[in-house]
Amino acid sequence: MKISELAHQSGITTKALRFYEQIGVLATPVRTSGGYRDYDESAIRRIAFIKASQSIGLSLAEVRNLLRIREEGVSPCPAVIDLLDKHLIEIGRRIRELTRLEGNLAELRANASELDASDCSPESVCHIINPRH
Amino acid sequence: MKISELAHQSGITTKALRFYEQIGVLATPVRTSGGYRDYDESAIRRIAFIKASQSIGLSLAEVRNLLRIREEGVSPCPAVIDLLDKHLIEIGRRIRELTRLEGNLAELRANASELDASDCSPESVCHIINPRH
DNA sequence: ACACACCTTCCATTACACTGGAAGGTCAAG
DNA sequence: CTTGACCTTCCAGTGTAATGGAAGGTGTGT
Repeated sequence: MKISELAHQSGITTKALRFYEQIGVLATPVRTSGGYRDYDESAIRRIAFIKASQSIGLSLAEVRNLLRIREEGVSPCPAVIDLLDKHLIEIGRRIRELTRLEGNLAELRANASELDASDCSPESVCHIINPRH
Repeated sequence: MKISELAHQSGITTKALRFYEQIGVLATPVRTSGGYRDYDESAIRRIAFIKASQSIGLSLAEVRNLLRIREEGVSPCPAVIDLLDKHLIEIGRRIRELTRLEGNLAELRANASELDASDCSPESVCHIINPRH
């Protein structure tokens, strides 16, 4: 299977496939006599894993680490559980941060409706954002 | 006021101050005879605005746009209200996305506790992330 | 022989907000 | 006169996940 066929089957561009190979999340395939990449079915399964990993928020660097563990003949499951736990904590943190930000923005927005743009002094640039001047 | 004093008073590194000047969110100050930047009080107020803008999630590019409007002698308030509304929509979208992701991760994490790492086949890389293989 | 689709490598670029470091100038104290 | 602290400019790099394009090779059909 040449690269454009793999691209077609997996929904990943040929550019991205070469990039995945370059950063080490997709194995270097055998080459035809002309130097073309020649993929087999395992590439499709690998891409399924990459996509599944990305869909749960893993970076390609994290994917590469998991693949390294698997290559050592060990199950990456404990590492995956570790990643899941870390990501859950991080996502919780980000949701709380965004929620706080949302509250701040909503408050500024509510205030803004009651402020008069003609009262806004140049030295504060804008009194909605930068109130005390 | 030389750059390191402004840095000290504002809590922004000298590197960042020069960078702010370069991208046009901090005015080019006058120079001493030796070529040193010589800031006045307005720089401190400007940095307060930059910090306030960043704290509500505005990018420096957005800050620069607001400053441009202000420089034209117009109040940037309508543009700010527009930005607030856009950011509120975007933040809501991101919170929903993260919440969905959090649910997916939590589900995988719960399943993971019931899976046996020794059942994990190499071709799926990891059955927690990539179940059907 | 030539067109055309496809492939190869390599380098640059995107957005974001800086940071690091090199090479050299300025200024006050000792 | 030199040391040391500070300043200057300019270039490069960080992390993320690719994308765009140039220059050139391969393979198939006519």
